[in-house]
Amino acid sequence: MSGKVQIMDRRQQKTRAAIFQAFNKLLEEKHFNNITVQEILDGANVGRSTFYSHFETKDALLKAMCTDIFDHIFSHELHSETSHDFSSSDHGLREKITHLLYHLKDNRGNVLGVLSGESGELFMRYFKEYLVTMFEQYPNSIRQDVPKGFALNHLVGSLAEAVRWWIGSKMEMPPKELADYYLKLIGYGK
Amino acid sequence: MSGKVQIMDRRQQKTRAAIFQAFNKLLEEKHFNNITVQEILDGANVGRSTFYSHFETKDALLKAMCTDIFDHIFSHELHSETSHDFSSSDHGLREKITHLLYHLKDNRGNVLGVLSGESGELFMRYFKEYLVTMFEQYPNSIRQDVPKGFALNHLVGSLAEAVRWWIGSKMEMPPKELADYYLKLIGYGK
DNA sequence: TTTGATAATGAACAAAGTGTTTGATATAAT
DNA sequence: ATTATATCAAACACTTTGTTCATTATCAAA
Repeated sequence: MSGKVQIMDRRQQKTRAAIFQAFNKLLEEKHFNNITVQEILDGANVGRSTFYSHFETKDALLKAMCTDIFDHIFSHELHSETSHDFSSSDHGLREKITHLLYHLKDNRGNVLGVLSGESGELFMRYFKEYLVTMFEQYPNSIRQDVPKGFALNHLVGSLAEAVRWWIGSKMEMPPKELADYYLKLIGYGK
Repeated sequence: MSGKVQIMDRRQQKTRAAIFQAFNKLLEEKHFNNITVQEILDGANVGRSTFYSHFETKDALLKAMCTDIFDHIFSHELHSETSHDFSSSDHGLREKITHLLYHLKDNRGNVLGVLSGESGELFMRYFKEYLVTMFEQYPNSIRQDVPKGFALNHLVGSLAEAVRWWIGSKMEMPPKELADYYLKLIGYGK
């Protein structure tokens, strides 16, 4: 899932970070389509040719940023050997989701504007890709009384929507509570 | 919800239809962002100035087309006085959703490429707006054991995702079956 | 610290796309 | 038949994109 992390020249790291930061800020204000490369250049204080030596297009920038963010957030979730709690009915899913939400909240600076902004749909696509890999760890969480693909689509889609709603309401609700509500709605009542 | 339907000059109707048709076709092939006005012009065989006398921007065109499609599809659903069946536990929701799915299938020529294409996210936004108004007719379908806004978001979001999944699989599953599965997943087991 | 490598800069550039304007032509409504 | 208006084609200024190149600044490694 995650991209190869080449050792980067300090200069490259700086410009990359500056571009991400500027882009992220712009995404909070306006829609992806209405953001020009020039605005990113100005915001990041970076030359035009520099930008294009880092990213082929604006779309590529978006993808790279999403990959960075979600790689970071999910790396903890996916590789953590958190005790799969087989004692409870959810087999540890509740714990996993709660962790994910906490981690999202901790990184809200990176995702808040991005997922709540007008371009939210674009990020949802990437977000859901990662959620699929997460749920694949929990085959038991997928109900057997409906077609498999449909069930997985429902889990992932509704969790993504729940998170989007949560972010839209400034993450007011505690992660634990949100996880409880979500699991209740998908039939994992406590 | 629906836009005012001015009496239109026959010529206007034709060009409008031609533009929609060409745009729709293009959306099946490529992403909204990568479609140029010129391509729409060529596809619709319409002059540039004519296009801009109809739509201010490409975004406006998208919005207009979505409004047209969903207005048409939902007009049956929203205004129909179909017997609210209070005998069953879902208070007629099952019936309503099934109807909606049948109607979507009947109009698959208009929605298939559009909702399944790369730009699907864009349409989901409009789709969900309509779904909200539909669910508002069924206050009882919203669970009381979670926050109201969250519950509504879940219903609408997961139904939209279910429909998208359905369309993505060429609407193979019969509407009735899909409605059953969906209701099962949101806790309205038969 | 020097040295060689490479990243960033800024300016200029062609190419593509946008949205507007114009006057002439074609088609609709009455 | 007459009036109104929608369409057309062409030209237009403008914005944005993505590339090129010579110069400068910064880095990593010896």
